[in-house]
Amino acid sequence: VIANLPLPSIRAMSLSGAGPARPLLTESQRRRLASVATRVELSARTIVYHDGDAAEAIFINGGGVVISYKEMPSGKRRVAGFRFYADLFGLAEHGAYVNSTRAVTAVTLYRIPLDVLSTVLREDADLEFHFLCKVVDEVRQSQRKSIIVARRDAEGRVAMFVDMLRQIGPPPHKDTIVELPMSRADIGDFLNLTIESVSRACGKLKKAGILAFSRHSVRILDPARFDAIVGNG
Amino acid sequence: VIANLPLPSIRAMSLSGAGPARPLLTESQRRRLASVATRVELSARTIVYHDGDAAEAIFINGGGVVISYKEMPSGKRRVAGFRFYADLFGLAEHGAYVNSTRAVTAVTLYRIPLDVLSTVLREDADLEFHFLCKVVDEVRQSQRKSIIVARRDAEGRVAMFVDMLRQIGPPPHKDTIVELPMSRADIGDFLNLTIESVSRACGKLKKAGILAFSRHSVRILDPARFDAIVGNG
DNA sequence: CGTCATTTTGAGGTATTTCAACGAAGGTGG
DNA sequence: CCACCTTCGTTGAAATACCTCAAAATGACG
Repeated sequence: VIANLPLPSIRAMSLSGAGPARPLLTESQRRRLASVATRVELSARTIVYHDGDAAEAIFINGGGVVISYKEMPSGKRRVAGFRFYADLFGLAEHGAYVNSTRAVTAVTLYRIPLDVLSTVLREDADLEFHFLCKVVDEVRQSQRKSIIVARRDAEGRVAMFVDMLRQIGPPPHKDTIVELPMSRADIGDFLNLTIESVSRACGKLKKAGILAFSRHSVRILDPARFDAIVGNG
Repeated sequence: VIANLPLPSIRAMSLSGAGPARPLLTESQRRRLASVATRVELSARTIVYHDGDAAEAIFINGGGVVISYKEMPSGKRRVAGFRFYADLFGLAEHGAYVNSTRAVTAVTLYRIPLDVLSTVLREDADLEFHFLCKVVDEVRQSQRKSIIVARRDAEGRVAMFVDMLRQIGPPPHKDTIVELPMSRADIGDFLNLTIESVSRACGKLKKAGILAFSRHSVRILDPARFDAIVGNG
C-alpha cells in the first residue's frame, strides 16, 4: 500500500478559493487511490513521457522537481512549467500527451492509469472535487506564467520567476533563500529568454545588490527593492 | 426554466482526450443546472465583474464574446483570453475574481452562484466531470496562448491569433473568413504587442497578399503561406 | 587531474517600443 | 441631413532591449 500519496495535502484551492483548505480525503478514499496508483522512482534527467506518446496515466509528484516542456517545430524549446510536490501532471489531448516531462532532480511519482481514474472519479464526487481544484490550480499557474512572460525586461522576468519559486516551491520555503534546481537553459525556455539574457539579467540583479546567485539557489539580499521589481509587472 | 443552457454542448474533452465526445447531460441534470442558473443579457462594453470583486458566481457564455483581462500595476492591460459560446469563466482565488471581464459584443450569460454549484457538483460526479473537462480545456487555452506569445515576430503572433479564432471561434467558422469582434487594442493586449505593432503586422500580412483585414473580420487569401507562418512557431 | 557541459562575457544586428501626428469611422445633436 | 466630436486605426522616425554569433571562464564529474 502506498502510504503517503500526496493528494490529501493537495495545495488545493476551492473553486471559489474562499474558505479554509479543502477537507482531507477520508481514509477509504485514500486507500482507493493508493490501490490504483503505482509508485515510481526516477533519477535526475529521466524522461517521464514524450510529447505525442499515448496518454495512459496521469502523475502526481510525490517529491522532487519535474519540468514540462515541448519541442517546437522551429527547434526552440518552450517550458510550460515546473511540477513540485503534490502537483498533478499528464494532461492530454486526443489521447496523446501535449508536453514532454523530464525529472529535473530525482523524483518520486505516483502513476494513475487514466481508465481507472475516470472510474474512480465518476464514483466519488468528493474525490473528483479534489481533482477539479487541482486542475483549477493549473489554470492559475498557467496564467501566472503569462503574466511573467508578458514583461518586457529580462530582469523583471527573472525576479518574478524567483518570486514564483519562493511561493510555489517546495515546502521548506524560507523567505531569503530560494532553490533553483533547474538549469539556466530551463529557466530561459520558461521565461522565453536566451540563456545569455538570463545570465545577464542575473548579473545585473547581482550587481545591483538585490540578489545573490549561486549555481542552484538565490539569496534575496534586498527584499524591498526585490519586491519593487516584482511588483511593477 | 432556462431552455438552452449550453453546458450539454460543451466543447468538452475528456481527461485523456481520447474517445468520442463526452455523453450529453441527462435531462434531469440539465434541469438541475438550469434551476440554479440565472440568465443575464448584457450589451456590448458592459463589465461583468471587476478584478478583486467578491466571487459569488461562475458564468457560462450562452452567446457573444467576453474578454477576460487584468489591469497591471504598471498601467498596462493584460488580456487573459476571450470566452465564446459554452465557455466557462469566473475562476477566483481567495474568494475574489482574479480578472475583470467585459462583454465585447452583446452577450447572453448564465450565472451560477458558487455555493449552490459546489453542492450540485458534490452530489453528481458525472455532472462534475463535465466541469472538470471544461477546466482542463481552460488549461489548454492558456497554454496555447503561451505558445502564441512566445513567438518573437509580430506577424507570427497575429497569424496564430487569427488561426486560434478560426478554430475556437463561434460555431459558424468558415475556413476563409474569421470574425474579429474585438478591437486592435484588445488583440494587442492579448498578444502582448502595442496597437501600432498589431497594425503594422496586419499591414505586412495584407501587403504580402496573405490576409485581407477589414475592421472586424479577416479573410485568408493564401491558406498555404498562412499555414506556413502559423506553423513555424 | 583532465574533460566536458554549463555559464558568463563581448560586440553587432534586428526586432518592437515609444513618441508623435494623421486619417477614418461611428455616434450625437443641432 | 449635416456638422461635430470622440474613438479607433494607421503611418513615420528614433531609442531601447533582446537576439545572434563568438569566445572565454567556471564548475561538475569521471
